[in-house]
Amino acid sequence: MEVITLKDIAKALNLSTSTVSRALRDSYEINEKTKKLVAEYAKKVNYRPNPIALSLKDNKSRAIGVIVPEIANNFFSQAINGIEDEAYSRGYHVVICQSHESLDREKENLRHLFERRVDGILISLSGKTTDIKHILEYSESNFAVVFFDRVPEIGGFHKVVADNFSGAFAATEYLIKLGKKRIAHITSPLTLSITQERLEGYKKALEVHGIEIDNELIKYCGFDPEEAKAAINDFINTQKPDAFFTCSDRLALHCYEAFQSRKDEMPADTPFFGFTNLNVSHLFSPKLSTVVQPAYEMGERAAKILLDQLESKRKSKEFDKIVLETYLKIS
Amino acid sequence: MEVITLKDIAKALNLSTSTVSRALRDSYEINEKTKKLVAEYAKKVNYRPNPIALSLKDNKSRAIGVIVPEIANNFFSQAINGIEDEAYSRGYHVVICQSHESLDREKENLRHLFERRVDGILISLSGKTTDIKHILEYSESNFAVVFFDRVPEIGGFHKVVADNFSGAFAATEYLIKLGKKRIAHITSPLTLSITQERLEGYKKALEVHGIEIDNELIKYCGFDPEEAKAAINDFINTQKPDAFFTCSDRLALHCYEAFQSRKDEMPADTPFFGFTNLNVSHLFSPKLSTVVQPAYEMGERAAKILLDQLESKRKSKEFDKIVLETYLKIS
DNA sequence: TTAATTTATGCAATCGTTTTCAGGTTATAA
DNA sequence: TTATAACCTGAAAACGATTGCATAAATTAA
Repeated sequence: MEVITLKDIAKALNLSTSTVSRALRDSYEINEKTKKLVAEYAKKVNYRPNPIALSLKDNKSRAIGVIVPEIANNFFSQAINGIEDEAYSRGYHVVICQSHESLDREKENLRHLFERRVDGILISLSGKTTDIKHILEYSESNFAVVFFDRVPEIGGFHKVVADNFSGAFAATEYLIKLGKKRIAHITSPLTLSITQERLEGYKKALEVHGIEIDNELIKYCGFDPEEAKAAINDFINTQKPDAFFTCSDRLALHCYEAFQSRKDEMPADTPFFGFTNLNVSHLFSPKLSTVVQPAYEMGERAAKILLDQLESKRKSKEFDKIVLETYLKIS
Repeated sequence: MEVITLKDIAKALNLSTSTVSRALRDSYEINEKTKKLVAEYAKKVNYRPNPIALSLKDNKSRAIGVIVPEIANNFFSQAINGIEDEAYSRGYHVVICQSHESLDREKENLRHLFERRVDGILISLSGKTTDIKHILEYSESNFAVVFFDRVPEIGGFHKVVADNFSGAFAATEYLIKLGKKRIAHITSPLTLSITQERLEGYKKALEVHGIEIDNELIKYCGFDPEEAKAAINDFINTQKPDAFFTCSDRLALHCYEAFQSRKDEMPADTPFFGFTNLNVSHLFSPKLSTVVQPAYEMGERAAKILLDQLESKRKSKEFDKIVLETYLKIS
């Protein structure tokens, strides 16, 4: 694959690079005949402008960055698919980075993307991220940022999230309608906004149905599998809930695993609910029902907002917060 | 985040950009005092060389590209983790692309990576890719390519693969030792090298154990879920195998799903084996055992080979084919 | 004292593109 | 014939970094 530059074309046609450049961009200053000549030759030698030279010149790249905690997670890989489809259809490329739930990695990703002059980024915060100083540094200098899923509390940004409250409410209500009254709630640290919203949904459902909230039935877990296991074991040993509702995508599987390994100690019809996009939950036994987030759509919408912002001349001073509905996948 | 250039530093210190550049790269031509001055100032203003300018100049980027069919697949996301760890530890970045099993997308990814001047690529071929003309075009012009997992038959490239033959052999033998004699084999199209190798492993195990090969028990499937379903249904309706062995990662789940939905028509102890890195197979019921490929290591090794090649001055004319062992995960 | 050498620095070209400015033709109007 | 558009085209600067070459100053040798 030989790389052809403007200069090569210019030399071959006995024109200057400026003329060639203008001809290819269909400038009104160039004679139609010249334009045609250039266009044909460029096509023949398969000329493609060097995107690196363009980036250097324009300080942009027609690429957007994505930072997610982990691609080995159905929710995020589906979201990425949504992002890619939207971006590619509009002529943008997508650069994917993983923070692996580490703040340092998140910072590094951010720096990398910024230096490579991506035109903006989509980010779902790492589990260790408690403030977004590191992001503000960049966003101040004309660097568009859209948050999705795990978003900061702070205003002044576009955000796309799931309706965590309603999702948790619906799942809890479903369990209540099955006749369950002691529903265990295992969730992530309270620092995450999603934790709080889901917790509220859970509580509200209990309240609406006249069930008293029992704080002994609520446990907060970090991302360590052992913690998840311990939480489930503890529940089974002491509180004996009649249903489980895990509210962290990352922990759902670990909790479920612990639950499954002790299923013989529980009534056979003990339902287990997760808040996860795991796409094989229906194959599990005992059943794993889930609150599903519209991951693909979330990515697509977030990308759309980012690209609209990039392509609009004046920066809007209004910031959207799009809330997408979840749905229950009952297994 | 203000962007500082060499010129800014030069202006601030009343030096020329060349002096600053040389000072930062610790050139012997520069006075120690000047070096120190420059280094300190650069640190203070948090100077970082513009990677785009460097790419333009050097025609490289200290980044490598990865093309995989799909990141929403445990095997590939684990492989990517291996690739990233190796690459980042050596100061390279990783650009991830998905071909979505489409040859056109694969070509587009390739072009994009080439134009963005990645120093080399790691690729696992799309299911639609039957020849690698499109890759040869690039690899001829000093563009390093390493294949992993789904590799072409053609020589002249570094490759990292799993020992598909042994994996299939071991799985089949395991089933035979359970007393199974009519083992159904559902696999991908024969055009893929992995299909053939796995098929051979299956056949060899039967042969070694004196079981005649029954071609009625072997079915080839494309990537369409319906095909998988039809294959399983057909087996259950007519051949009534006493065990199943799916040999395509992509199809394993669809086949398993069809199998599960009709499990009541089969003896309860009918084993189902897959050739997949699905990390939740042990949670399924009926059991799903799997042949597991060392995905992380495969990515790591492939990246190592690529980077070694990039960093060695003279190109070696020898090409490695690394074969990694698989193992059985019995559920 | 002068020439040669060392040391430290700057100029300018380069990578590929776009774009401003300026220049050169040709045609039209006065 | 001359002034004035109208129309094409090219030279050069810019983006940020590196580097071969030139040069100035300081030191050493003759």
